Amino acid sequence: MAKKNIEGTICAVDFAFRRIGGKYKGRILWYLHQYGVLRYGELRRSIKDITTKMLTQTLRELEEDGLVHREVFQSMPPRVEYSLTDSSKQLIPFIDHLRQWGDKQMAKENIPVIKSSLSCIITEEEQAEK
Amino acid sequence: MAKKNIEGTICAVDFAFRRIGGKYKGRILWYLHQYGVLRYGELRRSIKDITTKMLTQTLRELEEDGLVHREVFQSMPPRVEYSLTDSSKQLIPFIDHLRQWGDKQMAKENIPVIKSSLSCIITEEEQAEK
DNA sequence: CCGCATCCGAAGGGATACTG
DNA sequence: CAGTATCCCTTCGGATGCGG
Repeated sequence: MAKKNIEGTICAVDFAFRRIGGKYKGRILWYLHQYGVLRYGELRRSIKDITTKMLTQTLRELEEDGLVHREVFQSMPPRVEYSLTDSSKQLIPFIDHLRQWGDKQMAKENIPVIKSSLSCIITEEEQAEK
Repeated sequence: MAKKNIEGTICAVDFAFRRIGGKYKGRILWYLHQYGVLRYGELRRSIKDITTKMLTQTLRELEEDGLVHREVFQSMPPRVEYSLTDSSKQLIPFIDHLRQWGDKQMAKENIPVIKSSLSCIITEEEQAEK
């Protein structure tokens, strides 16, 4: 006895994982944290193998859930900037610790380790050099 | 200059999310933390709508990744117990943090809130009462 | 009690081409 | 630059039935 189960309600752990789960959400939030503000194209280059379809779709979901802020600048060419919200900023410590745990695990298992936690990011200038 | 990108390597954030992502992994780890040790059937009843296929499959993945310990007792009827490993125990504080964030969000958005963080668990006795 | 095997539908995600 | 639109394939996950 003691513990009671409630029909149809959602567990908070489950709820949270649904919000930030998915293939790219963690990285997007982390990169936005690292840089404060990123444009659409910057995000696309950062997450090397993402397609525009998935990037747009994922950003829309994050926006709907109040995890990213989207700001459009009506100029030519157009410019759209993404940043974290107060809500998602509270998730950063969690993601950071998770990242550290990942680093340790990758070292233990001899998975080719990246040089720094920021190495996923590729800058526009570097991209241009190609 | 500055940030360097390495071809083909995995970002630690991405790595970690792949390990504990998926529909049920977060809840399984959390429940195992709450109870220390759970049998197969107890886990199945705790995660109300999981099928045996998904439960077995998810537990195997967690075991392969060193996140759960599986112990078989050769008796009649058989008995199999699951528990956390040292590696996964290190994740608990962060899952707990994530859970608290989830609780707050659910309150803000008026999503029917569960009574306690343990309410996902249904005991064997309760199940038997049906 | 603790699974495994099979079938099947739903959803996630990639490639490519195109637009304001 | 910042997306849309379409097609298609793969993976995830549910339902059911059987087995040691």
